[in-house]
Amino acid sequence: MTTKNQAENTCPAEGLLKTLSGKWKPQIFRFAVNGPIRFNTLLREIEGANKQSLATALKELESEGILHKVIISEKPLHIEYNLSERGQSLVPIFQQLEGIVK
Amino acid sequence: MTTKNQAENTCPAEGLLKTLSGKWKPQIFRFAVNGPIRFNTLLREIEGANKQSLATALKELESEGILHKVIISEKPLHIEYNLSERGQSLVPIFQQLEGIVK
DNA sequence: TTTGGTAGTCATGTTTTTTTGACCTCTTGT
DNA sequence: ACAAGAGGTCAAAAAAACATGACTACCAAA
Repeated sequence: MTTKNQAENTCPAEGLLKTLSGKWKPQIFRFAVNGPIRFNTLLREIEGANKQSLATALKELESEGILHKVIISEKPLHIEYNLSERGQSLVPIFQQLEGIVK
Repeated sequence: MTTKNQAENTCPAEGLLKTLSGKWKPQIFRFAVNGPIRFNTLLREIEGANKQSLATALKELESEGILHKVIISEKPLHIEYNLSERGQSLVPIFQQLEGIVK
């Protein structure tokens, strides 16, 4: 088909771009690349971020399959967020974006 | 003081992600990949988009150096938007994003 | 028992983005 | 002269995103 119906199929990258670009999300992602992250750690480390925003961002990243939420039953019981496989596959894309930014 | 440098906490890809993820922008970008685009063509082809939104999106993509605005002085004088070099460098990133979506 | 850490939710308010509809300029066609 | 197409602008409203402060629940140490 020609360019006629391109408007119908919304860009496949659109949802992912939206998910990744919400406030705090790139920063959360970057933390997650370096290993499991925890709620209060992010709250401490990401200056300006607040509970609600982080909770929302984490939930969205989780529901998009980028992060996995894991309950760690060890003492003291806590929660970890890890990069999923899908999340891992975004790492090189972030690196390229950063290359373009420079 | 030494206010913690926002720049060191801020993800370098963040601005670009924001720029690319605004409403209609991924679709505009996809059109632009296939050659020069024009305002009223986008308005016709991208269903749901309105003048103002497109104008804003085009301006932002232009000011981020992703599109170039060119006045074509030929017969029916008109305006074209083309992918800049910077814009071109985003094409493989879009392709990878789309690969992940699948 | 009070304090402190972990991991949040909820209602509300503010800010930013996006949409709407009217209006504008310039050029060509009738 | 008048209409119609191209390429917009502007003010205002509506919708979406983000922030704030109070509150919850669980567990452990002092």
